[in-house]
Amino acid sequence: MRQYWLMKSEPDEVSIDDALAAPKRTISWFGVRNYQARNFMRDLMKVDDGVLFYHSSCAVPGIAGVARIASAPYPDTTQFDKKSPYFDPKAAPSEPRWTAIDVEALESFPVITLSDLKAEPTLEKMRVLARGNRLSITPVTSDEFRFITTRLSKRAR
DNA sequence: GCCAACGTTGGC
DNA sequence: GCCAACGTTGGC
Repeated sequence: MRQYWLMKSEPDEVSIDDALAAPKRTISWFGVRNYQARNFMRDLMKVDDGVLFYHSSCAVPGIAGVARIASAPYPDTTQFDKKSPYFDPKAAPSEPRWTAIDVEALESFPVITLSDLKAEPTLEKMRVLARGNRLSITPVTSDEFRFITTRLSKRAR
């Protein structure tokens, strides 16, 4: 069954529009260095899963577009690169510890802001809104995904 | 820049 | 295995 995810990116690094402008509208989602988020990518994500593309650490945090998972998970090569900020001295190519995955951008829309999301009773259980949540990848229910991509994204236009 | 919340590390 | 110290996230 198709699953749904919210993935946080800093738009200064990669925005939804950057992803839409990339070859095949597809970017490699690398740099995840949290085991729980890694496990979602490595163990649960499947091609064609739906993705809410979230902009974080920016002026207007919120959901800025929709994407889909476009590959199987594969080792994040930045973990082996001494010059990368994502270098992990404990990772070895024979035993990769961190995972990347390809994400294909489908659509951008005016940001559905964090306060918009918090104001929706329908979304009160949304994982990304839970108190203290810091995970950069969180599961989204099919109802939440549908509500956001059909109703909220239209309202924002 | 502040700071709450949470994850990781490492001494014991 | 405990837990204090430290580092990171991310909204504000």
